Amino acid sequence: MTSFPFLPDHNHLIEERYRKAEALRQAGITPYPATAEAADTAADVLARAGALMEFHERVSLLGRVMTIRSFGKAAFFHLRDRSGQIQVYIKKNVVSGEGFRLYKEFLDSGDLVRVEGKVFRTKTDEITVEAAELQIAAKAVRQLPEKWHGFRQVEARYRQRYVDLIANPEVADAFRTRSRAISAMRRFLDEEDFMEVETPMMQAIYGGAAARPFVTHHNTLDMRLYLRIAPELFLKRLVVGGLDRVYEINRNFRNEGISTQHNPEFTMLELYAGGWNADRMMDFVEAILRETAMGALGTAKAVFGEAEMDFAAPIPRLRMVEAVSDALGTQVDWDTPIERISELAGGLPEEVRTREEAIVHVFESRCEEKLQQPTFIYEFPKSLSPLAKSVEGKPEVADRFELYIAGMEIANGYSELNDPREQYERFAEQAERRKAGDEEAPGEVDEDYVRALEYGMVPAAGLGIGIDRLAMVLTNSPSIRDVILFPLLRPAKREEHSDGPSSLEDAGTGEGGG
RNA sequence: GCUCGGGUAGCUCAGCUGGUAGAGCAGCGGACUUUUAAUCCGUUGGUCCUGGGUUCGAGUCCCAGCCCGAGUACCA
Repeated sequence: MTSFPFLPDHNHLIEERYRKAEALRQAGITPYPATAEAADTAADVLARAGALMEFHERVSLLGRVMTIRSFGKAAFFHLRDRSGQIQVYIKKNVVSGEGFRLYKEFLDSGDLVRVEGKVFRTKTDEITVEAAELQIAAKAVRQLPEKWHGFRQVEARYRQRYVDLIANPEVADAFRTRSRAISAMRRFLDEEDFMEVETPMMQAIYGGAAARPFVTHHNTLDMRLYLRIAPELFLKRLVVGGLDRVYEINRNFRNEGISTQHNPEFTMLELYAGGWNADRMMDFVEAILRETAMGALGTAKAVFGEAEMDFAAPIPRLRMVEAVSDALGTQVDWDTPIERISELAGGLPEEVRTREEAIVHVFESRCEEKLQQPTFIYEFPKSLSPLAKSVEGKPEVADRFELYIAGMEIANGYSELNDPREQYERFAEQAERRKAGDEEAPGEVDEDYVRALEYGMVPAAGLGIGIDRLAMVLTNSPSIRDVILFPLLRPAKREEHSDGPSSLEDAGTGEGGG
């Protein structure tokens, strides 16, 4: 047997519990039995308590021992399972066989146990299971964090999310809400005749957004690959192929900064609908948000900070130039000279060179954070929307919108450019910009995507919804890390790899081991 | 990247102008058959993030670094 301190943070408390696990084995009880199935859950027992008591029915539960309140020949503890928690009462002359000895000599809070017994109500009116059977399901050798302050240190909570989930019930609640939101979205999309698809995350040519990619390498093909920054160009190939109502809910990767609103890998819903335009898509956004909020929260109203967001109401729609005009106190439009905008804004940063950029700059610096209630901003400069169609009669304006909630960009959609020659020209412009030093512009024209458009793509509208940010709003979370189970962190300890990165390249080629 | 804040026992935290490192909970031993922060008695436990420096003496002051957070920058 491996001798005791075999992990760097082992201490005497853990040693003590390993001793207990060993003592259990000596007593003929395996601390890690093969199965420990239970028929009920805590929430279910609480819900059915009346009938269970009336008919003296036995229930069985599997869960974690939380806080133990111990008396000489009896004890109470709370048992936590995936559904919630319920109190268990263990009494020497009631529990059978080895049950009491198991509790008395070996049981610690944090252990996983199986309990079977009848339901009763205590003096203090709490529905409680009186254990007739108590079995160890799995011994925990690390103790739980402190019982009423919980587990607060932010770094530890992210690095050891499993402890966070045990110690801070509201954390699990947030992730349940997120999960329900995504389920509701899928349900609604399926009802609306959308088909869920999966497209490549490893791409030889990346595109569909302006972002720096992660780079990786395939050994046998000796090929550079990018982790996708967006699925857009593949999804629209499917639209060309006749699958003109498709969606994908999955990860994108952008090699950029980290903040309360940015994680390098993040989840997007992206969808395309043949026959629609951006206007029609905004209607759809209202519907899907309502359904998602209802599914996640059971109501269309979400509390976020001080504000209440109403997802049932129609969402106001404002042209970007209107928002900017309001902010500047003077009417401006896409043909307003940059000098004039600069004058009204009291100066512009050096990197802002065109009047379109100037308007977007004013929007981002003065308007965005004020858009607390859900608001659509529409009509974007064409120059910053290389995959979008122009508004009819306004060749310089893209038929595009973004949805803002709580000052965050939550969704982005547009009428899809389906003119192959114009698309080719837009790609070529981007490649030029890359040569001129724009690291976020794709360096290569995706010729196959243009070829696809040459076969003809029905007029279509596309939509991307940032699932993580939407989850923030639905769970009242101020940071994106509160809705991502394992946000990206630097490794806790810097490991020295003397033999270089190639030593890891073949990792994972073995047979999958479960 | 920059600015500010944080890192002390398993957990939550205190530690003043530098003077032997503390509490509560958890753990361990004991009492206790309806408690829920159970209670009562006793008790173990520390690379004070790391490395330098100043000092008779550093958790505390100085320098460098690591990790986390907030803000800012970046992010069609």
